Amino acid sequence: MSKDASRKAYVLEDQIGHLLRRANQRHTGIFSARMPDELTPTRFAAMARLRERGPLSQNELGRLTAMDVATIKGVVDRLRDRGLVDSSRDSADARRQIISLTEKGATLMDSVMGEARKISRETVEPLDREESRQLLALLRKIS
Amino acid sequence: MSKDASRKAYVLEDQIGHLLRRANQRHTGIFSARMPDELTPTRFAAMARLRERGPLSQNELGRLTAMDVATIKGVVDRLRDRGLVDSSRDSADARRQIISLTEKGATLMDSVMGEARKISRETVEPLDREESRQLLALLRKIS
DNA sequence: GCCGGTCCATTCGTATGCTAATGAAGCTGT
DNA sequence: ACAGCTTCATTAGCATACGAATGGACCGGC
Repeated sequence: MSKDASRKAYVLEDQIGHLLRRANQRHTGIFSARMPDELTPTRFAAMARLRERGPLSQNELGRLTAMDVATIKGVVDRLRDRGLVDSSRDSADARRQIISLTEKGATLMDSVMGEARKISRETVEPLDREESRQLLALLRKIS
Repeated sequence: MSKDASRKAYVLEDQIGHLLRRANQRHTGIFSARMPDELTPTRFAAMARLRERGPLSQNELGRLTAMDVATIKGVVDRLRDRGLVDSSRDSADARRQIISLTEKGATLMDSVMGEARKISRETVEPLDREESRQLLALLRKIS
C-alpha cells in the first residue's frame, strides 16, 4: 500500500526522456537506411552548415551544430579521413583550424539533399501535416 | 539561380533530426545535473524496468528499454560493477542471464524517483501543460 | 533422436557525446 | 610590455549506440 503510494505509476513510456530517445532512434534508423554509409546524421549536419556558411573554424562549426569541442573534433577527423572536408590553420589566428568542404564533399552534399528532405518527411510520416508542424514547434521551444 | 533553386532553403534548425538531437541533449543535461553520478538516463531506464517488472533476462530487459543486445550488455555490466544489479544464469534456460535489482539498487531507485519526476517536468518546463501533453502524444506516435 | 532454424549472450569495430585537464595563442588593462 | 583572462584545439577517459560475426542453447518437425 504505502509502497504503491510512494511508487505511484512511473511509466517509462510516458517519460519525455525515453520518448525523445526512441524518436531519435527512429530518425537515425531511417537516416542510415537511406544515406550512403560515409554519412551519419552528425556528419551530415556539420557538412550542411559548411555548405550554408562556407568555411568555419572547428570551434564555430561545433557551436553551430550543437557539438562540444571533443565531439566536433572526432566528426571533422572522420570527414577529413574520407576526403569530404579540408582543414588548415587560420593565418590570422594561429589557434584556429579552418574547416571547409572539399569538391568531393560539396558534390556529395548536392547529391544527397533530396534524400535528406525525404528522411525528414519519413521520420514524421505517422503524423499529418498539422501535427508535424506542431511537433517541430514544440521541440524548438525546448531546444 | 538554378543553384539556389536546387538548394532551396535547407535550414538545419527546422529539421526533425536536429531538433530531436538538441532536445535530447537538453534532457540528458538536466538529468546529469540532478541525478547522482552513478545513474545515467539509460541506466535509470533499465533499473526502472526491473523495479516495475522484477527480474528479467538481459535480452528482455534490452527489448523493454529499447536497447540492442550490445548496448544493454554494457549497461548491465556497469550497473553490476556498481552493485546495483545482480545477474545469474536462468536454471530453466542456460542461454539466459537473469538480471535483478540488488537491495542497494532498489533502495537507490526508491530514493531517486522524486528527482526523476522533477527531471521530466523540468525538461518540458518551457511548455504549458497542454503543450507538453501534446508533445508526449506526438512523440509517442513516432516511436 | 537429431537437424535446421531460432534465440541468447558475447565480442569487435566504429561513431557519438560529455567532462576535465593541458597547452598554445590571443586580448585587455594598466 | 606583460599579467591575467579568455579562447581554441587536443587528448584521455568514460558511457551510450549500433551492425556484424561467433558460439552455445533451445525447439520444432520429422
